Amino acid sequence: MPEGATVQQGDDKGRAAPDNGEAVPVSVAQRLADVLRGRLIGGELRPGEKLSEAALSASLDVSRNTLREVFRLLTKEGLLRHEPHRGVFVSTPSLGSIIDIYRVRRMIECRAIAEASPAHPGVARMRLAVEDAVAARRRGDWRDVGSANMRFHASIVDLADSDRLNGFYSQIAAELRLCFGLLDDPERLHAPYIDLNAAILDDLEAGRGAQAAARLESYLVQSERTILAAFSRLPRT
Amino acid sequence: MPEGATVQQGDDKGRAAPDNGEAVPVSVAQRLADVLRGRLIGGELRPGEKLSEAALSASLDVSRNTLREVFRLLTKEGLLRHEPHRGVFVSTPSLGSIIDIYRVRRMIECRAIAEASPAHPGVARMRLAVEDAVAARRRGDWRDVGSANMRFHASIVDLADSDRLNGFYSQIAAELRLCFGLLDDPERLHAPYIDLNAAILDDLEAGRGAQAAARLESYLVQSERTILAAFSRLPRT
DNA sequence: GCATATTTGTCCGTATGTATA
DNA sequence: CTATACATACGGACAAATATG
Repeated sequence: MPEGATVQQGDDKGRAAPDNGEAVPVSVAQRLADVLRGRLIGGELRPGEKLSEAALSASLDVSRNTLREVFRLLTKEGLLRHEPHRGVFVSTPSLGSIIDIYRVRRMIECRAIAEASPAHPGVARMRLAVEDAVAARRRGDWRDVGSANMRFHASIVDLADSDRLNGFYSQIAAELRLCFGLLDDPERLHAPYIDLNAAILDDLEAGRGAQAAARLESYLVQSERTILAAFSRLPRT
Repeated sequence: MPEGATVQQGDDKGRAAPDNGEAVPVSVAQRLADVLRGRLIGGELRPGEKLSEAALSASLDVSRNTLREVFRLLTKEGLLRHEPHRGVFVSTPSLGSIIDIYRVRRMIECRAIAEASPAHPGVARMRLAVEDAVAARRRGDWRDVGSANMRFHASIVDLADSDRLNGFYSQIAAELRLCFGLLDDPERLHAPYIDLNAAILDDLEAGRGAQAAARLESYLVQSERTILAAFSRLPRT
């Protein structure tokens, strides 16, 4: 969630209805942005694909104006690319963007974990993510393994207690998932790292922040290498 | 490696563009966003102020639809705050946001300078910024001192060679200038840091990256304290 | 190289729901 | 509680730029 705690009540006309506990998306544009973001990181929309205003606005049953607002949001997040007078396209990740993303990850995650307190609530979320990953691996659900892995690293960033950093990282993570979408069998790629994640977490919980950071740095270097290798094996675009 | 976060270029069709040295603003929305951003960080629009769609679209001579697109962009950058069905307002910086911003600055800038090579072209830009600041101080132009100081730190981030990090930092910097706008005589606040900047640069050029990072960290802690003190002295909002 | 069709960029008018006086 | 003002979202319209034959 890039935005902070924007809790909004539903747009139900029956205002007497108390909190139903479910947050209704505030605006059509916001809701649509979530939908499209899901399709993008889910690989449903392929990189380079053109998104026609007319076609999409018709299929999503919204006006062109509203859709254009959604495009602006996702373009700012790096998921779409806007070419003036030509249209919007799904961003095409490059080797350079992967390198850039991992550079940012090393910088942010390593420093966050190095300075974190073992008592930080984010550590509990890391533990949960590791357990989820292990369980998913046991039943062979590689998609859930990947999802838990993403949660693990988002929790690392959360250790820094910075809303802005969290928002920036979620954006980076979305771009990274766009890269994964280009690879075949991408989830299996970070399955081997579950145990390394557990070791990192053990270090952190034991107060060995420096060692956790060192392990994480090596994790990221190794992971980047794997992704780059898989990426460069792709057919030419 | 010049990898891109959507840099528009390459349309060398020799169009009849008035060469003002800069790329022609591609869209009205883009141009308007730049204008409004300038007014925001220049203090022309005060925090908390409401920006009426109707009034602004009339005064800027654009339609409400176009203006709404601009609002979305600036809201994503943290300069505007959007309250559903109430309108958009200039963001009101809080003590928490200042703390958050400086936390991010320490994390990013310190790591960037610690790992930088003295031969990086960004170092030359840092040198230029220091010289500009010194010259501005000599003639008592505190606004230019502040501007040069911002360039100095943006150049530090540039040492990391990450487009995404640069974009994120420029956003953070814009928010910080919004905070400065609340203070009286804000430029004078970071005038004392010119010499410290020079010392940081000397360390970096001499290959003492670790010491440069340590100095920078102390700079940022000190600067944050000054800003927070000035901020807490402000009249109630 | 030129004419045409398609798509984007921008604007206007309007209906509806929400917040506030 | 009613009334007013305003944000939200829609659909239509035209100009400009691009792509196509």
